[in-house]
Amino acid sequence: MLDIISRHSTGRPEYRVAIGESAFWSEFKYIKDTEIFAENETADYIYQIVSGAVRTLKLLPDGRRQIGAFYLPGDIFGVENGDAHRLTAEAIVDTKVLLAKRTRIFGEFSKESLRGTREVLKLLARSLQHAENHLLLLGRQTSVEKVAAFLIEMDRRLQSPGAFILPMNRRDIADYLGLTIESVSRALSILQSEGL
Amino acid sequence: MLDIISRHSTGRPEYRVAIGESAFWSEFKYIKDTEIFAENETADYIYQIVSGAVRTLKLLPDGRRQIGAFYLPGDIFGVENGDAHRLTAEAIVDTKVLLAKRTRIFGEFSKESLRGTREVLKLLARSLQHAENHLLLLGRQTSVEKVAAFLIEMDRRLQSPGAFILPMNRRDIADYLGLTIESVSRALSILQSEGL
DNA sequence: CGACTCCTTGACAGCGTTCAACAGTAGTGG
DNA sequence: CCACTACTGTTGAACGCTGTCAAGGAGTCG
Repeated sequence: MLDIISRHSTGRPEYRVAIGESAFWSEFKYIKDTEIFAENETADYIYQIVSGAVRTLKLLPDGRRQIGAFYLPGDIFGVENGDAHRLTAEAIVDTKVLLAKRTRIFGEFSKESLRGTREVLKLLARSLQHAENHLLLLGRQTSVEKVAAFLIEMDRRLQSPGAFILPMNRRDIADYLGLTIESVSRALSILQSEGL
Repeated sequence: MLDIISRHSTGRPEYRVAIGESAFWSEFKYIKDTEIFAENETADYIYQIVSGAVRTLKLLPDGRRQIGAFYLPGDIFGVENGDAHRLTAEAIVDTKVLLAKRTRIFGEFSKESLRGTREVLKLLARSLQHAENHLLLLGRQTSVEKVAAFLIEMDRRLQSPGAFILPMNRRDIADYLGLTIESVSRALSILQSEGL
């Protein structure tokens, strides 16, 4: 187990986190725009962001892209119930993550740990709630409403005093909201001219 | 799994489900277009469809509606991790459901049942997967693609030999796909003229 | 039969996309 | 230090897909 972890290890000290007390987490760094894991790839690790930002997405054969969620420092992603990841994950900027072998954290889970299972449940329930809200946004809101909702979400999650800097570019925002980059840009101009 | 085991001891079929073996389920009937539970309402029961169909949805203050999922005979819905339902559920047609008090089924769950927790986890994971696929559909597919995908999904789930009858009307389909009823109707015409 | 609901179809408008030009910034190398 | 390039974001103009508005057909029910 440890040898597999050290394959990704940077040689830095290992970390312990509240979830899965017996777990050893190691730190790893992904540079901007690199893939962390791919859709349908075996889910061997779970990840927690230390710094940076990550997007998870699905692709259509012709290149159309839908971003499912953004993950920011503190967020955990890559947790699955089945064997495979359901979305691709990519670093939006240079990103440091803590990663741990899934069997190590939830190993007991697949056997008999109630605690591990409930942690997974909590994380999936949170993802599901986010996805369901996002369905309403994608299906039934206008471009300006979408961008406004996005800004509100980011404002809340980046818990910023006054101003904040978005780690993702226009293309990411567009693919998150089901718009084009031009529409995002226009919506931002409109919101700005209305005072925001 | 979630198979229904039917016994014909009394003439009427009696249902037992693998999930929560010690549970008592009672049958209940909802007539067409009535609410089964509301968004934010306390989640006291979980439901399994015997016959009929159910939609779950979110509403915007101005009446815009997004349907999150359709549930068909055999499907379980209303399962939550937290205390409250995150979407409203309504009967699409006259619908018979089996319902069971949540504490009864997952009572052990909130205390120490690994089995109950893992069943909830499995159901939520399935919902999440469906929602994530639906995000891609809502955000990045054209009206004809949406309707085609809807038909394929229903064809699969209604497991019908040859033809099948949709329990939901055009408005439900439209609110599921993020379209208007007219667009759904047009897309159906186009698909039909292309042979389907 | 009339009233109602649901669905389809047509005409047109509008929102968001597409295509295009341009500004701002950063990186590179002369 | 400045040209050159590459990339990102903004803005404009025209197009087109989907929404809106309207009419009419098909089916149901009293």
